[in-house]
Amino acid sequence: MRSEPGGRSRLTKSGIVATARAIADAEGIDALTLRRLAHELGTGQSSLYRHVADRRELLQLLCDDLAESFPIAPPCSTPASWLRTHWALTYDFLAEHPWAAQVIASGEILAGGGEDTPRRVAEVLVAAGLAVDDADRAVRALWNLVLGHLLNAHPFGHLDGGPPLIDCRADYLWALDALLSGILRPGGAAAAGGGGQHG
Amino acid sequence: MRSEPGGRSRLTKSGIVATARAIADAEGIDALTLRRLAHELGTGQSSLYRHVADRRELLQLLCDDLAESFPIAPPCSTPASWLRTHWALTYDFLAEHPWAAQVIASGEILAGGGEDTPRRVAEVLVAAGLAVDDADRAVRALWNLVLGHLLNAHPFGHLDGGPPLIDCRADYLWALDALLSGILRPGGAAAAGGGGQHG
DNA sequence: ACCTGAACACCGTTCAAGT
DNA sequence: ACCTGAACACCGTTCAAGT
Repeated sequence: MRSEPGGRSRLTKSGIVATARAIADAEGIDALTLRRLAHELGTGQSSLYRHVADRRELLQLLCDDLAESFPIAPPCSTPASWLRTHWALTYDFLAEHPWAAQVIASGEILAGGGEDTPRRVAEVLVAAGLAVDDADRAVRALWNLVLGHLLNAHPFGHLDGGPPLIDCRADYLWALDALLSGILRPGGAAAAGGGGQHG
Repeated sequence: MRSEPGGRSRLTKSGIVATARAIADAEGIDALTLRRLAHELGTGQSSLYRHVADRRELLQLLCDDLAESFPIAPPCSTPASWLRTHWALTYDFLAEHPWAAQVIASGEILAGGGEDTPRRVAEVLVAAGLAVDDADRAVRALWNLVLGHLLNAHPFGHLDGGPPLIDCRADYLWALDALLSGILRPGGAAAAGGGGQHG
């Protein structure tokens, strides 16, 4: 892990990102300091700036790296069941890397889970009968629902006191079913508005 | 703003929170440092610790303070239209205080928009025919959808390049309609699952 | 060309000392 | 009892200097 056979320098971008990801996965995003990262790589903290512009770029690289290993559900009998399985997989995957949602939420990084995955989801939605614009909107809605559930894992909850914490995953799956039901509903989501004057 | 008439000391908890909120509203959560806050209050930074345990508690107080002024929609003809109007109001309110969603997402604070507002929403959902458990789940789903849309305001977007940024509010309203449609659907959201084996 | 230690301007937090 | 300045242990980032 200390030297790449092909490269001429010990320190490489991919090596930095791999070590950074290991720290973030194991101890959270706050533990990922440039000093800590440099120490883990056996180098000085200022050496990192030869390969990465600043901390923001490091986080961006970290998110891009994670996006490449995003899960994608295998083919399924119906669009509805594929979508449910796929977004359950997405939740489970992101739940194992809690720093990702936090980094996205910090606002300085642009998100989206790579390129291929959201496109594939949009294709399934179009195949299910949605207009292309609505399919894109639905992808963003599903993505934001996951993010919200991951980030707000203990809403209305008791951090110290109450023992019966909410089952976050079951909560998310319930919401996912509701959202998918609304998205795939005949006539589309736009037909469901209560006629509120907010627009 | 510097001295409370009734109190004997210049520095009060509510004064600290008010000034902190002003800074966060105007310049974002990162600008809200204890040094800056103390300077704004005309005092030393260590004096704040007499009234607030640490930065975490300050953020908690800030969220509690905001929760008290959460909007609540006026009575409406149908539950569906009330829910849509109410959650559009909630989005607009939180969009004016972007630090709130970020603080919640940071994970150290427990959220939920006070006590009264979520209870009122749950009541409307029960009146619309949901079981009490499902009503609570629906409140959390709606809340997390707002959070996700606020935090991930530029998904799949171009931070520097592309000019045609997504209309985040319209995006949210589309997702809100879809989710409400799924929640209020006859039979409930649980009936909509695609039969996926993920449980 | 690549790396390094020391330094700079910040943080949150603590503490002995003031009134 | 309440407040204060100085200090501590951290950050991200820069820069002159090494090889």
